[in-house]
Amino acid sequence: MGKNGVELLRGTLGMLVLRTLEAGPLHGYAVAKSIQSTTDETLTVEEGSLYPALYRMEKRGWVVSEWGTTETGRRAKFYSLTLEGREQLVAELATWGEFASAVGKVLEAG
Amino acid sequence: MGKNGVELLRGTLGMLVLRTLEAGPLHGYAVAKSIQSTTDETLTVEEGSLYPALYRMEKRGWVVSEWGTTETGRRAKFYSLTLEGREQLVAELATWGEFASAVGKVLEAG
DNA sequence: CTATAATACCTAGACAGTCTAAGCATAGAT
DNA sequence: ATCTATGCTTAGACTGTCTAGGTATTATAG
Repeated sequence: MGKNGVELLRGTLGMLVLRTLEAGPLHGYAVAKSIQSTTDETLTVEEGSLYPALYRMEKRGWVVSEWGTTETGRRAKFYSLTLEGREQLVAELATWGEFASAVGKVLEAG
Repeated sequence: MGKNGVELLRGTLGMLVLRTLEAGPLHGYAVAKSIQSTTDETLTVEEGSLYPALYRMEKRGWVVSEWGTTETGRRAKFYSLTLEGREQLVAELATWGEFASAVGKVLEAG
């Protein structure tokens, strides 16, 4: 069934990750933790979803990665937004807005 | 890529159909048209998505179907909500609300 | 009269993205 | 010495939507 309300996360995870990276580079694990804490654990980002998503985004040129060290001295792969990634984020935000608004219209119709 | 903003529709189509049927029985094609016109064509409901979705819902006991005749004299299969379907709708509305709110938190965080 | 569009339904197979579940390695806490 | 948290990886299952084809009937346009 999927943990995040059936299949709802599908199609929005990328946007959430891009948005999270907008503030500055982060490693994958930190991206997941950030989304989870920002949403008070409403959204859980599974590692099996997160890492493939990051690979897709890198392949598409939306992010670039670089191995580095965390504040606590651990090795981790840091992701940064590219210009294309920022453009993609803008596009996805617009699409999400339209979509959520359209869903709202159907739900309020009753 | 999917017509409705990547994969956004996934997980919400069922809810939209249930909501549309809440007002009274409708045949499949009319459900699709209703959603499309309510959203000013923002959401397009493909027949290849709609009919399988209706079968799933019937299989799960959320709707029941019955062949009948439209106002214009055409043969069509009319779907009605069951009690279970109404309960499912309530649950999906709640999940959607939480999900959309959580997404909003991440998007506003910037 | 005839072609085309709209209504109404059906379905196989492609496709994409998320989740489960397993694994590896290190650091800190009990 | 053991367990938890951090951090990354990946194969395979799963689910639902879309493409693209099909059928049949009715209304409209040329």
